[in-house]
Amino acid sequence: MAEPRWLDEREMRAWSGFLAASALVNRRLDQQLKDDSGLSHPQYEILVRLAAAPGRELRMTELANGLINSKSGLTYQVTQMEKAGLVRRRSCPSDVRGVFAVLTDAGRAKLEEAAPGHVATVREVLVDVLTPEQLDALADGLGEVGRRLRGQGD
Amino acid sequence: MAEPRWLDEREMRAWSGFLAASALVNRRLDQQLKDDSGLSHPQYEILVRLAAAPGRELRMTELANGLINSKSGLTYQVTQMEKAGLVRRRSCPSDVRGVFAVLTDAGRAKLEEAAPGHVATVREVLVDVLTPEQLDALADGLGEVGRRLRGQGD
DNA sequence: CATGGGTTGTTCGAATTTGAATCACCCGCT
DNA sequence: AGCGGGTGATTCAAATTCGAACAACCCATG
Repeated sequence: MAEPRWLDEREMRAWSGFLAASALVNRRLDQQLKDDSGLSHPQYEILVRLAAAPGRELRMTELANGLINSKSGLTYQVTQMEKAGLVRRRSCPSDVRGVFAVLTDAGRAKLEEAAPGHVATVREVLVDVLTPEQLDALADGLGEVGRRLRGQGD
Repeated sequence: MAEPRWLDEREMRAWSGFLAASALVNRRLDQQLKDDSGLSHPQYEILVRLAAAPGRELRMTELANGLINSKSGLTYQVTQMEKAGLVRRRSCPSDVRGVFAVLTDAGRAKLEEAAPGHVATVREVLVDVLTPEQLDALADGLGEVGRRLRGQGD
């Protein structure tokens, strides 16, 4: 790999823009969530996924594949959230090894409390800043990026 | 903030695409850099910034503002990189408190060694996946996103 | 029904990150 | 010169992250 194709100016702008926005947006969301509801961004994502799941429960592995963190990272977060009463563990009847994370009523309430402020921040920092055309380009382009990485990485 | 404007489908696709791509791309880059050259992504960014700076040196604060991490996080990373011989600290003559991080020859060599593989990965996971139109939309849209967050956050 | 390969979730230690507190210092003002 | 507010960088403890190792288990195959 001696002399690769370096990035031209257009590519460079896109890349560094993506990198910077990625870091800044994540930082801002983390801060907003923590200030506003005492949740970390990973925890919020867990709540969202569980709330959307049938029966409001998901297997640990499914939750981890969702992304965010590694398996061990998920174990840690679920333990924290269990202490806080937001989720509950339930062992899977058909597979002794399996564990469901179940959203509690308190967890659901916490999510409903946190969601409006979160959405408002998402609009403020990203969605409302972009034109509809840019939104579509993001969805299409980054959607494909995500799809490819999911295919390989797992 | 009782009932905010929720995200419609277009907005939701863009947002979750951005979130997923952001996490997956970062994870992938971290892994590639670590496997390929033993650098973390934050460390690579520090090398890049220093290499591009006049005199190949920057004040700690400028480096931290670049983003990536907090001030204390930067102190930690620079200490690690100093142990590895990639950078050197130099105190600022005009301000006793000030500290410059200076890129060493070894650091420069390390960067040149790591860059081709890094660029190839950036192409593979992002740049070459997008159309030119999508690249422009990313650059324009996310550029503005970053600009706004820089304005506020500091 | 035994066996081996692949899963599932947790545990462990090491590395990294963060914010708050701290120390030393610069600068403008009186 | 003497103050006081603000800045630059580090230190510290606590929280979080990851990967590797682990233990327990499922299941298809012979």
